[in-house]
Amino acid sequence: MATGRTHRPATRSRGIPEATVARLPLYLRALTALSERSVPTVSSEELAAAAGVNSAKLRKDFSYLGSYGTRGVGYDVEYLVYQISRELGLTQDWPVVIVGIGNLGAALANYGGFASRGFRVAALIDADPDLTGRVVAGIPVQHSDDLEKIVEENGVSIGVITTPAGVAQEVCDRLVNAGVTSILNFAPTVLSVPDGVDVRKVDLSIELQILAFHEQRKAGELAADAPLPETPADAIPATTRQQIPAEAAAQDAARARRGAGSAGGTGSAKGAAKTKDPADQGPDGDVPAVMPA
Amino acid sequence: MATGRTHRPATRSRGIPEATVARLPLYLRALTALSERSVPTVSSEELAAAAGVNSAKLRKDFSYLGSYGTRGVGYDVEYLVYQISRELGLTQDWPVVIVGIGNLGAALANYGGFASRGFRVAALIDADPDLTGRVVAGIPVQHSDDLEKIVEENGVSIGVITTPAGVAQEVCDRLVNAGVTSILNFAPTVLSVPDGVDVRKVDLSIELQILAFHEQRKAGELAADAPLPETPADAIPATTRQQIPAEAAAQDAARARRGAGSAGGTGSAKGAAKTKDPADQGPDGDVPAVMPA
DNA sequence: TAGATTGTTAATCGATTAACAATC
DNA sequence: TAGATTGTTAATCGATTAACAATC
Repeated sequence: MATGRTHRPATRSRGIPEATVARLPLYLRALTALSERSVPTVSSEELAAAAGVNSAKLRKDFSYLGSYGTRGVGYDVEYLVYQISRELGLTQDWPVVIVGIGNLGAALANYGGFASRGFRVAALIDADPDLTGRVVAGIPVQHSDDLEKIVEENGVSIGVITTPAGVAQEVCDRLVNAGVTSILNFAPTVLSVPDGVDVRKVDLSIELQILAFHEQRKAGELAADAPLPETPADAIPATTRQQIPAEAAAQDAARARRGAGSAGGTGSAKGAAKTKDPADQGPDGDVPAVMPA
Repeated sequence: MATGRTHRPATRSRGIPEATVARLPLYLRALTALSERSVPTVSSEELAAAAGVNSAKLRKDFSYLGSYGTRGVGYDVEYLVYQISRELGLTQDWPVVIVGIGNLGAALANYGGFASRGFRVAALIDADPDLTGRVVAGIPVQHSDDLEKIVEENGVSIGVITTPAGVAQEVCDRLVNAGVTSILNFAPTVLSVPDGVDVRKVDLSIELQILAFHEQRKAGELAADAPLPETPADAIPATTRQQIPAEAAAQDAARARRGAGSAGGTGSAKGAAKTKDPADQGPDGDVPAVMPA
């Protein structure tokens, strides 16, 4: 996953493991679906299947919350929905601001999932004066000059950053100074924040790269093993070779030819990764977009 | 991280742990930035700081790839960029299709991060005939009737699903049948796929819920501990009580009053989570949006 | 050589899972 | 009661981290 918290030691908040916390929303979604179908009770086995996890894990997760099930029967759906909502803090209202109303910011503003779970989009903020006053998802875009005022007046503690990477840290700093203590970052950059501030990161490009890694391996399984060594293995000193997997050894050999450890532009071979990367401009590039209100 | 792989045992592909694979794109991004600044070498300490991880972890991660550093010197930036790109499969071209050109699908189509790392948006697909032929991010939207044909003709192995949740499984099935073996799913639903197909999930609402959990705890730290027990602890059988943390015990007490384990709608107490959830319609709700081309 | 930094070890920690006693 | 299913234990597995010998 390309998602992760920055800062704050992997706190086991009130004794609930991080991994469990991350699954609670999954359970909640499955339970909500059952609730809509008026299913009164559900077993750990059924619920686990719906949530896509193993039932032992689910029971262990629930055991951190308390003993909410009934042996021989299962879990009361409505009751569990309430308990998990409560544990996640969804029984209260969370005003959020979205900063950076490009394509992605607009998509998030329109995303029904926020409003439905206690999250309320309190304001949309952008640095582009042309955007100010335009209405996205029924909410007027405000200028970033007023960021601090907006955060304070709305009691916002959660901020969503969908700006280009170049300004993300600055926006982050301003949000934090104004009182925001949780940040959901879509900009492809590492944010640094003071202690006590949580950052979660959603990185579209990283997700795809992880898929590509596995995809490449699938292809490799069929076609023996992709790119062939350019140099016979004996070109490598035996001492190194024995510790290194075959393919890496081949790469190492290539490197040896180029002179290992030499500083500066030996240049990256053949189709190597491009430099000058538009991705790092931000999740939206530069094109801001306004959705129909 | 609300991100995770479905199916496929946590395979340690060619010996590289999943956790390491997930960090490689992070290192790659930091290295690319150094490369642009023409920095020739970097130490594990510096690179780790840039990537937001601990240096021991970084060295351990790199050790799975081979011995690419030079003791006393550090790592050659260009060489490492190439090696990681290669390991991630980014030295080849990956055609992807995006299915569901609502707000989010359009945002992704416009996202520069795809094109820049070997990912090429080969086609945009939507079920809405009104959208067919319109141009988003320079690419014409094609009708989902042609999904199979498009996947096959373009040799697509990676699919991105940004449809409403209701049709995500069907779209997934069609993609997989047509030959797609990796799926990035933005629809808030659990997809089931056959063995050999990887699914990664990005769930905006889950990320926010995890932040809310921690946010709630921060508030609780100040104000003693949020909602007070509604019932004195002695109302609970001692046997249960002794195993349960104080707060859960209070909740359990409330439950006891309502009759634990009783089936059907005791209803969820006070501000409990809403049923009928528009979020589960999909990341975009129903409003499709077309970006300026 | 002396200083710097990697690559690896080993200890620690957290997460997963099967199995089953407790109990509805 | 008999059957079902939870909650918990304990074993296992994987990930993190500090420390340091190897070595440039």
